[in-house]
Amino acid sequence: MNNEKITKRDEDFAKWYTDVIKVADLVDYSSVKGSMIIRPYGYAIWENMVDALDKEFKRTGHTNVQMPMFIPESLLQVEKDHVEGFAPEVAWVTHGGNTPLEERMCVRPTSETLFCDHFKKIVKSYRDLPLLYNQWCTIVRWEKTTRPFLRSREILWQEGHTLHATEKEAKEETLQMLRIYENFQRDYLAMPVLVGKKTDKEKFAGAEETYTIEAMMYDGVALQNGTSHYFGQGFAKAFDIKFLSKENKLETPYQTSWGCTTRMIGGLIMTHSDDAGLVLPPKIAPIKVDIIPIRNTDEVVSTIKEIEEKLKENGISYTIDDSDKSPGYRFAEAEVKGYPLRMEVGPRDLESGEVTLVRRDTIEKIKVKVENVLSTIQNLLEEIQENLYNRALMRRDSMIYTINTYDELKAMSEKAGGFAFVNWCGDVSCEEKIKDDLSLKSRCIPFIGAEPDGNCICCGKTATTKIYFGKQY
RNA sequence: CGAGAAGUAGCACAGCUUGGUAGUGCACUUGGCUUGGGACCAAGGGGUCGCAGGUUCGAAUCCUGUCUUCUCGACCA
Repeated sequence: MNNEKITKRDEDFAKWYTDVIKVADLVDYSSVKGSMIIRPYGYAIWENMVDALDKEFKRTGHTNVQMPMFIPESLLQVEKDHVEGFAPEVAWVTHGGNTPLEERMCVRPTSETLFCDHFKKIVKSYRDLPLLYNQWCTIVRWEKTTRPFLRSREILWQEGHTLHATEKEAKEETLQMLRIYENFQRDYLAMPVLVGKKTDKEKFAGAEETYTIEAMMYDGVALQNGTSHYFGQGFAKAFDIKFLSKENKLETPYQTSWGCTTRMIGGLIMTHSDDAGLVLPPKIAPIKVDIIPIRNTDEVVSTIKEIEEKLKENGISYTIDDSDKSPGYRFAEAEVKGYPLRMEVGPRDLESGEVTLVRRDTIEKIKVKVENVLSTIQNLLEEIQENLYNRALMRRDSMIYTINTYDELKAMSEKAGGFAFVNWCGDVSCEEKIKDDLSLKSRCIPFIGAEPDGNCICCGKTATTKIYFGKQY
């Protein structure tokens, strides 16, 4: 099925993407560059993401807090690498009303410095650790090029910040949170991701180690869809955070931070959606079933009422489109919105006691007896979820290339895109050369299967690891 | 931030070259009629032509600046 309002995905991917989010009413542009309005339907998707993740954060012992939005310049400057990394893209507040401020303040681009400043005051004893905080908030980064969800100046996200007594515990926390992201994206968003470690060049400003989950979009461009950082004692030392151990010794704690953003919505769209509009995995879709009455006969109305009750009892979200639009119009609208299932209830099917269910992922029509509607819906929702993941996994895997020569890498960079899996010597100069020559950035060193089996793709010296390269959003 | 393109009703666009009453289609409202893949008829509502200056008796139209969006680079989640 096609939609006349949406540019074909294979014709112009970028235009298709913005068409889909606009036609599906996910966002509207505001008058400020890179600052988008997330409309109710788009926000409902985000709320489902928040619900699922927040439960996981709480299950693993984290509590939510809310930090201030402003960071005094002197505070941002405490950790050297951190300020160097973020200073070029922060927004500054210089006036209060008409009065110039004595010290300018930036709008938080991330809140490590605020958390550290606070931790310094509240942490005194090993009994205060671990300190497991998270906050849901918006941050500001003054990006030059912006795109809805993928790169905005105001970013809606979650940032976890934790302090631990030992290195081991902090490292476990870093990986635990990365796993939570990975599982969430696989199980809820039906998105396969590569999991691994960032190179020194690509790691977070001020981090000792950065871990990432990397998704592959339909067009072969990678999307970093969540990160988890191990800070060691760098920030804690810079901010002078100390605690007394059991042995009554003054020690410096170990720290982590981790975050993911509304960018995941962009990833969701570019992974599953098609020429007819949005496609949402059932587990994240705000509305699972769109019920469309074909003519409002008594029988149609009463059948819908009956089905409604069952859906309500079983907590399956639904909507009824009984607008005066023609059926064809409403079918197309259901596809634009990406409702996983559409149910057509009309006199013709009811003659044989049936209704028609239509899967959004395959547009397959399924006739089902009214008494079996609930169980069929439940089964189909699971099937759709699984099918979307498998489809995405197959496409992603078809875009992973094991590459052994620089010429091949060059050829790859010039066409389709995808992940290039190559041997690397570990030297930043090779990483930079590949970026400068081929516009490919290192994505991650996977946890599994990174043992080198050849020489560095770039310099030809002995490789120390295998690594993924790719174009990125 | 560099190069390019574009901004006229919610959306898609015409009008601009050659300055002189703000247009079309879809969407929206009301009524009617219809309903299994984007129906039809009728009557309505909606625009300081992105914004700010300038030229002119008069600017959507010409000039300058600026903002926003899109594309391609550089920078970054």
